[in-house]
Amino acid sequence: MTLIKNTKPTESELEILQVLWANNAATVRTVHEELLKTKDAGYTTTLKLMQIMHEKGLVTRDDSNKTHIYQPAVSREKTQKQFLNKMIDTLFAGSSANLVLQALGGHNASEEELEKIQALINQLKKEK
Amino acid sequence: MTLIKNTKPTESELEILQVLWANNAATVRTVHEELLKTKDAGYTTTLKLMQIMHEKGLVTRDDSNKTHIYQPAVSREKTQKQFLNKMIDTLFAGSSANLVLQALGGHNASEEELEKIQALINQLKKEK
DNA sequence: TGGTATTTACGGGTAAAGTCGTACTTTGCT
DNA sequence: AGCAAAGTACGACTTTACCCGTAAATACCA
Repeated sequence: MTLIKNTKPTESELEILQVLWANNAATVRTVHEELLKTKDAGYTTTLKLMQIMHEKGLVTRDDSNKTHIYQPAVSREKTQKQFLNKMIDTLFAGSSANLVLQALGGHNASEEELEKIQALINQLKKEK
Repeated sequence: MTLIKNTKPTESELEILQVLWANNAATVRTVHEELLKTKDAGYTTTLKLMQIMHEKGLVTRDDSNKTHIYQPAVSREKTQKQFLNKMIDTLFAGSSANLVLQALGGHNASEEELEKIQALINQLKKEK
């Protein structure tokens, strides 16, 4: 019986998941190579991390060959929501709009992206 | 010479900061009492946490009286930005618009809040 | 003034995260 | 067959986050 734990990925695990999400499936080597671009850690460190993630159920792996192939077991969207909820709760006093305002204010979204957001807002308003 | 460290508050520290931000200044007792509403920890635990936060420079304190009075040393806005940036980076592939869409989609903002967001978007578009 | 209650200081203990070295296994090549 | 390369497994160590007990300091009040 496998219990679905609501495991919250750690910082390092998120970095690995990002590579996995982008590639859909990857070996430790691939992930490690990718991580090297932005951080500095040994190969076995990445390996160990991914093994732990496997134990936690954050990734699945195909070990029918010598070189194991990993896949994400949690969706990007679900994970995004998970962190977003937490953040809205502990940092934005429960108001998602606050977060949105802050995010839009501080960063530069392209005009195209702004359009997309606007469209969503219009739709949400219609639903009221 | 005091170096301004870019210390990232931990989960527990954020909870404490939230109380401090809401009250502007508070004693350990006050903070602890507030935390008890949602979590379950001993008084000395809260005390210790706040002492550590003081060492880290996350809070200032007035210890001229026996009962020390704490104040946040980091602004809510700055902290929000700090976490937002991290999150956009490691979870939304660098796109703040992605985050906004996800946040708006998953949660219910009031019509009034939607208006505010819309106004900001219009302004941003004008600046382009 | 003496005792009780409140508070701070300090140290330690546990658990998780992150790091890596070393040994074993498998594969492919010569 | 035998060696080198690439990979996995495993265990150990370090740091950080938490959590709390106990002792010392301070204040209050009967």
